[in-house]
Amino acid sequence: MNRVREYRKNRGLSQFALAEKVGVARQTVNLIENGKYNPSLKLCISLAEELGTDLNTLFWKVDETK
Amino acid sequence: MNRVREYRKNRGLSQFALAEKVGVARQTVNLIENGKYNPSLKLCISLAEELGTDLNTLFWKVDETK
DNA sequence: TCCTTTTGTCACATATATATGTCATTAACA
DNA sequence: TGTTAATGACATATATATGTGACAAAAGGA
Repeated sequence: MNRVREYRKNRGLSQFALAEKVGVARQTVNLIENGKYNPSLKLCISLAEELGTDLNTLFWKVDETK
Repeated sequence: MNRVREYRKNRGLSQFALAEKVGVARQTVNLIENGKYNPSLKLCISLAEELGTDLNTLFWKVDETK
């Protein structure tokens, strides 16, 4: 689905802390991590920057078997 | 801003043709190419797949000086 | 010239991303 | 035990992405 949770945990951030850093509500991060919806490009870019990675790593053809 | 127009033209597609392929309205492609809004992740992925490229290439830190 | 395609733009409608407030559950820790 | 932090989930409201229909301007080909 995506690797937001994985990268967030690697940075020791809670959903709330990450949400604050990228300027959205905690529920928004929760729903994205659980694949319940489809974030905007701007938010994807903010998440990638805040997590020290890039769009492809977080969202491009994530290998679900890992 | 992004490189959708560049990749679309390289493939010889009109905005309408690309819009049909990814299942959105022509106006949506037009607005994205002109940076007038902020597409959803799913649409970004569809565009990247249809244009034979990936998220980072189309949308990540595009060098405007080119 | 004329005809067609492409592009930019407008107004209006609809779907959905996101916010806000709240509650329940679990884990960690005093 | 009790308390706090973290997470998942719900209802409702708002902002905005996207659709639809239309028009004008520019470019290319007959």
